[in-house]
Amino acid sequence: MARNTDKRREELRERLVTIAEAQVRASGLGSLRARALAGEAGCAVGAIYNVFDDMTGLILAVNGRTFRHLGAFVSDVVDARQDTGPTDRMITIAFAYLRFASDNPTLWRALFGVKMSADRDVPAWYLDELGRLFSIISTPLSEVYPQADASEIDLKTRALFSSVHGIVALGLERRISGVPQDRIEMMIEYIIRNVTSRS
Amino acid sequence: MARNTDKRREELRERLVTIAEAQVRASGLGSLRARALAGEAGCAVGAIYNVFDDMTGLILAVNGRTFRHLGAFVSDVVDARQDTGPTDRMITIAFAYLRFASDNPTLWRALFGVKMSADRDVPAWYLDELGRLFSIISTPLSEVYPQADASEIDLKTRALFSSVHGIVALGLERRISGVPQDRIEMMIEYIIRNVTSRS
DNA sequence: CTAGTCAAATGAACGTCGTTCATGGAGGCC
DNA sequence: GGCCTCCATGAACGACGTTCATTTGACTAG
Repeated sequence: MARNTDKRREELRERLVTIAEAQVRASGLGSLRARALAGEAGCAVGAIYNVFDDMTGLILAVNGRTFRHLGAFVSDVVDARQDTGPTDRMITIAFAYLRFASDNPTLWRALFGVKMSADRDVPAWYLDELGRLFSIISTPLSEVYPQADASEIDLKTRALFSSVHGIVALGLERRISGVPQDRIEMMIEYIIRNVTSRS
Repeated sequence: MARNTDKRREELRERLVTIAEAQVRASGLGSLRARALAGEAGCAVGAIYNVFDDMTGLILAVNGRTFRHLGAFVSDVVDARQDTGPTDRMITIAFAYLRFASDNPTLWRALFGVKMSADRDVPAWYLDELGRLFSIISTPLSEVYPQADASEIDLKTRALFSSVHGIVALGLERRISGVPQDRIEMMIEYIIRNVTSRS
């Protein structure tokens, strides 16, 4: 019995994540509805709660996919430019981050827009994926600062990632600032080139 | 008749904003409830809609206050250090921004966490307040780049504001990165000092 | 002072949401 | 084949923002 049941649960889980991902991509995090989801998946609303703790758990699963796609995309882009210097490679990474956010705005925003009840805490793989992103940045950064220890590299990595993230986040938020994409790229390059060209 | 009515509306409006502000401060944007608000204000739920278009309008009013408080706080702090150089003044501004966000995390987060239906657009005073913040930064920045034109200053201002905003936002988000406050300050100083010490 | 008028205040009702739980039925075990 | 267990089910629940028919009360005209 266990075998058949587990398989069905796993299939339903994947189907729900796929449908939810499409919904978030199309209309944003706020448009997810348990009933619509169950309807599209061909199951009862209650079935969702046999597979996920709650809607937040489902969103976290969607974000897990997005994190992997983002990491793979950025890695691929920078791997194709391993011959360039560390500063140019960091700019490449940041542009790829901007590109992903710009191409998948709703999915990308969902990464940082999950509301979690206080008791629930972030799954370990969430921080793992963020660490993987950090490590993509810290590699060229270590070349810029060959004598820096791990703690210093970690601080500079977080600082640069957060800076680029802020530029992308506010730049894409048309409501607040609304800046053309090429000007966002100019801002990113301005920060990274000036920061990493100095010791 | 009009006089008395308008006065009561204005009083109710202010009372509602004050109560909502306290509620957001205490428990965050997501804890605002129309019924609880009406209960505390001593009015009917429907009365809220005689004064505001909807809950989003009320939140925007709260954010308006927060924007003014933030602007006044940052201005006061930097005004007390007008004797220092432009780079040090920019670090002072950024530290003040961090301090405000850290002291009023829920109100500060509400500034960027409002959900608005697509048709509604940002009130003009919202962008005005943001422009006021920008101008606080662009003043010392113009001293760093005396030969830069307005468009270039605008781009660098947005880039630096967004960078600091990103560092503060991700640094305070204990869920995602969670960094001690002094390390956040180190990140800010790292970015600003390196960016503005170069041409 | 009284009657009339009309906008503003009211709160029950509505539609929708995430979540739960008693129930019915499908599927493994003897 | 009969029993029993366990899971899918979807109606029900409580809470939410918002609406609207009704009541209220302030102001004016006579």
